[in-house]
Amino acid sequence: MRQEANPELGPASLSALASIDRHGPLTPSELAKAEHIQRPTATRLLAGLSDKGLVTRAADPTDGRCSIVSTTPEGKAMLKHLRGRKNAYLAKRMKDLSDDDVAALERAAEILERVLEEDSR
Amino acid sequence: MRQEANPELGPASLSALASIDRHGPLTPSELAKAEHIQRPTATRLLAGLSDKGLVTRAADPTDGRCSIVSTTPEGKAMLKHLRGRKNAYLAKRMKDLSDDDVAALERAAEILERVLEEDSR
DNA sequence: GAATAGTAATTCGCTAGGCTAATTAGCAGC
DNA sequence: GCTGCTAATTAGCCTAGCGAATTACTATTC
Repeated sequence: MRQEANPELGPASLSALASIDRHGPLTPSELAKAEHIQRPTATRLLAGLSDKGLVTRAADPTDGRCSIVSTTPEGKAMLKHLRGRKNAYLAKRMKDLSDDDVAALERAAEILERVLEEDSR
Repeated sequence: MRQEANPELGPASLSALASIDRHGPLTPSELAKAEHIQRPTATRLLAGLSDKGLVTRAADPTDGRCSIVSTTPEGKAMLKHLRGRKNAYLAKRMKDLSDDDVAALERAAEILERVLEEDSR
């Protein structure tokens, strides 16, 4: 699926953008935790996304050290567009699979999500 | 699982080494095809593996352009060692899962293997 | 209230691993 | 024996990960 990614945005940046959009406005540290990357890496990804106008930073009123990052309308539009492409790709790949196989993959996805969630605690 | 990889060998190099071992002696081009990477990338990975003494190159007697790459005993030993670590890791992650869940994951793995195999044709 | 310790973010330099384009060497067909 | 094809490599660029060090701010402690 990674090979289906947008040429202008690497998979890590994309995943970061999706995290910011999904988990609401968050600080760089929170993003690093959510994406299981180090803070410097989060900083660099955010710089790239910010350059492209996909996210904005706001000052945290209670802690001058943090900034708070959110997706811009452009960022949301980008995600929407890419989700469309991803779904088209998946549909193409899945169309030869039986309903039964699709169900098995869905169940596996749930199990893995649970395992990975436990991993980060 | 990637985070469990050997510190001295990145995931791509590891996967290449495993491919060479599994699919028998092969040329750089064949490795590139098997790993779904470009030939220059294969060249670089092979250079690293060769530096570490994990693979050897032999001349192809019928075609002077190709070299033929195989794993050395050191390479095989490395793979054996890492497979042990991988199994230990999986065992640790899986021990909280029901037999049913494990079976579901195994089935999903088979389905995905099939889909990915079709992808490369 | 000032020194100290801790935390958030960033910058710097390194590494791995992917790509394309260009080059070199060997093979095959006419 | 040219011409074109293919294998491999080299060079240069990019993303994306890391740790170490720096800076700015907060919190604590005396």
